[in-house]
Amino acid sequence: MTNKRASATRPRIDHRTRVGQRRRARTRSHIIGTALAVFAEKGPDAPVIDDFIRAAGVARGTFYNYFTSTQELLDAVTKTLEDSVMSSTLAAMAHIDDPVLRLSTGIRIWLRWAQSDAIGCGFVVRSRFRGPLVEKQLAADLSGGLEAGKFRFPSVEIARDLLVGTILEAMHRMMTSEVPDSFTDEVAGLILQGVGLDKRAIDRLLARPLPRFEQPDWETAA
Amino acid sequence: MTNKRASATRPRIDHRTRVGQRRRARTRSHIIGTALAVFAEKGPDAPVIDDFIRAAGVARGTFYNYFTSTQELLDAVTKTLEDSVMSSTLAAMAHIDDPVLRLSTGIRIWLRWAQSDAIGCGFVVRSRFRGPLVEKQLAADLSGGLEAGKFRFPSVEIARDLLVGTILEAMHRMMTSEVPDSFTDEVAGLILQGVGLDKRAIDRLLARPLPRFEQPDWETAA
Amino acid sequence: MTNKRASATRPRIDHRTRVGQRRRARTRSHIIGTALAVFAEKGPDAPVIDDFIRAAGVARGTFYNYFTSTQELLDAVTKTLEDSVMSSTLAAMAHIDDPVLRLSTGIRIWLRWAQSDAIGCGFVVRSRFRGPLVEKQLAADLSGGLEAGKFRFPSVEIARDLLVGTILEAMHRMMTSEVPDSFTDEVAGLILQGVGLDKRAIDRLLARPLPRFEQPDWETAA
Amino acid sequence: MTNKRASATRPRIDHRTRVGQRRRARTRSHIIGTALAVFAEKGPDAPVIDDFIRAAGVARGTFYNYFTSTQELLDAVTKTLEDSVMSSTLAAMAHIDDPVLRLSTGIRIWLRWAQSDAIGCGFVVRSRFRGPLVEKQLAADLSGGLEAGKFRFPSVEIARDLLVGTILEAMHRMMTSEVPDSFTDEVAGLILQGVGLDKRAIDRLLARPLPRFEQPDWETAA
DNA sequence: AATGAATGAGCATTCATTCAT
DNA sequence: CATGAATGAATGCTCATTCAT
Repeated sequence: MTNKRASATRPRIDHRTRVGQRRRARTRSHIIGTALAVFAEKGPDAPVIDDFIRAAGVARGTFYNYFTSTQELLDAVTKTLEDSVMSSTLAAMAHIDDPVLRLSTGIRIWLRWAQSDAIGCGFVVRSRFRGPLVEKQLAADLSGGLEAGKFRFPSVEIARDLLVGTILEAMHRMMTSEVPDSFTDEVAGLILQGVGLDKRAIDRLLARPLPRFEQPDWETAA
Repeated sequence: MTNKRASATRPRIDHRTRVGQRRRARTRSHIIGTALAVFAEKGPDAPVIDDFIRAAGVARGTFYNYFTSTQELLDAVTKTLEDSVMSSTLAAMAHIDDPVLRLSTGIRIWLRWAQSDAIGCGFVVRSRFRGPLVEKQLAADLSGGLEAGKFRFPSVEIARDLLVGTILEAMHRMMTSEVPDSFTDEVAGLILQGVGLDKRAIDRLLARPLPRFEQPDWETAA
Repeated sequence: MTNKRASATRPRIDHRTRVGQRRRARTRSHIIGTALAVFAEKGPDAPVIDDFIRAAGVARGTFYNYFTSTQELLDAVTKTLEDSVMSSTLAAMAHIDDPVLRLSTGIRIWLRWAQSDAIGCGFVVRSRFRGPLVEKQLAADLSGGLEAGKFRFPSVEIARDLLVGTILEAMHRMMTSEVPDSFTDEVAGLILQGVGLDKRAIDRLLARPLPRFEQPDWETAA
Repeated sequence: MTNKRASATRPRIDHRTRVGQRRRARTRSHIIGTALAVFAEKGPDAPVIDDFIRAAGVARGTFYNYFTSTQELLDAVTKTLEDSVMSSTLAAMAHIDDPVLRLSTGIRIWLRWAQSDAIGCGFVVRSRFRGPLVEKQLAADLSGGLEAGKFRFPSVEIARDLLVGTILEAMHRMMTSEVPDSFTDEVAGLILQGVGLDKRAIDRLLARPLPRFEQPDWETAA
């Protein structure tokens, strides 16, 4: 009873305190979310523990309650990002079966996402992010289109190198200079030309509307 | 006899100065040459001063007689590599005027060089090397081919992203896994398809013999 | 013969070279002279070998041909300065017998010298210079004046502390801020009051003209 | 009762441990306190980080948790010393209004303090300590006495130079040689003579008993 | 859980000194 | 003698990690 009264009289706890408590409850997610921006800005090697704890607003020791090294944090961030973006992308493409359309749509979604999410884009470019889920999807759709006779390339690996390499360079360009709105679809079109589509097929693909894609909020998404 | 007299009276620049300068130049080149392998192995950020002085076999202080930071060394290595590879490449292509053939030849030489020089290849991949000389050549040949109606792409920048991105991914692949001898020309072919050449043109280009390319010796080339 | 011819063909050696050779002939003096300015600027501890060889325009090794440590150089500079200033001062006072007038004259000469020689003044202030010759003169004149009943102080040591301490602080002030021309004699007057002279005696002493004092050229004086 | 028992059983942490922990909580003060002795022994330039951490018994990193350079530490020590000595001195003179008596008392207290605190004295002498608080007090009392017609000197600055310079030389003497007990008052007397007091006034001032002065403990005072 | 002071190994940098020319 | 490249011990500084509260 006494305790109850005490807690009844205690609403001295102000708003920030409550927010803080809620945040603490998801400390791990919070560290990952804020770490993404740190990696995006400085690359995968440069940042030090101090950068992460300052970004997250936690104490040094807290960091070690969740991660034993920055590499482990990098892995967690990478996994979070891939899970998040890929699940959104796959959801958006769930009903598409044609591998050519899947590939075209995937490339376009990815590039639009990169254009709209500077932090995520920075992370991918600077960390040389290569997610197994993404790679698997790519290989499947490239194989599918090749077997269907739509593509022309000597091997899936080389086609993948062209696709991934071009996208990474394009993302790098988007990070460092202003590009027109048409940029992302122009890049997608050139990649499709690279894997062997002709002009007419490319135009038709790029004319298709893009499914809606949900932007993740990195501060809380982890 | 005449020579003897001349050498007796001439030492305006005295002997010590000349010897000193020669030795100095050799040490600097030596550090740069051995540093290339270090950067190739560990990337541009990871290596510490100790790695470089151990590789070069010089004392700590000697390093600082020539470079004030690892960044300065990285810049020197980058410049040396670009100067060296580009001057060899340009020499090999001196007599070629057709921009399409120049581009095709340049891509193929570069990839063959990467295949045969693991150290240089590692450095380029890990350091995100982008030399202004290379970029300038690329832009010129891409523009030339576009204006000649041979290529099809929306802008030189995007074509350059496809070309450079694909090459970097391919180099990365060559570093990490075994590839068949045909790999380099297959990559070159896909890039040419990407910038809009048709199959016949590509086959004709790849059938051309490559000019001889002189391999630089990094230990002394700087 | 050969020698003759050689020297006959040699007038290619230009003016700077000849000056250089002459300078080299007195390298030790030259190092000491230029080191004075270095010590004056940075104090006795801060400067490094590099500061001295850069100031003197000689090679590292040359320094070690003459001095084995910066302490040795500091000692040499100190001795040079004391020899130079004291011999000038003593020469200027050679014909004065009265210890009170000697002291008054010595103080005034010293302060005027400090005012006109920023480098020497800086050295004395920053190096805590205490030359045995100076100290001996001081003690003699203070004793003499005390025994003659002209001064009033409890011990020669304390009087010396007042005199030296005041002069050093005054020199420090001259180095860091602008002072009127009357400053040096006002300081001298206050010191004389401190050792027990009355106003009339002080006024009479300060009215005396100062003997001429020869300014040393530190670049060559050593 | 339960509480009482709990607290009774808890001091498994023994006394020395608790004392150590309390000391850690005041690490900064501890470093400053022990640094004073280091500066006193070696002067302001010579000591290296190692000297300070050895003196304080802390790790290298701990030093940098509090100070980013030895200069910053020197500043902190200087401020601590001035605050401490000046606040003690001012407290001891709080009830004195006459500027002449204030000056006389301040000089005598300072010299006695220097005589009894070898570490503090060494620091002041070697660091060329000049605290703004001290300077302000001095200027005020010198002005006051001059305006009251008790002193005779051409400017407050010159009188200050005589006073401070003499005290520093006297402190230097006390550090390097044995002096009689009468030394400090003899120095004070000569300074008072220097600023223009006559023998009778000086004798009267020096006959006054000195207020009690509390000696700071440098290991904890910061 | 969360905290952050303390730690010390690791890496960066300086500078007195040597020595071949 | 003069030179200045080379040396490496001394020193400065950072930052991942621990641990008592």
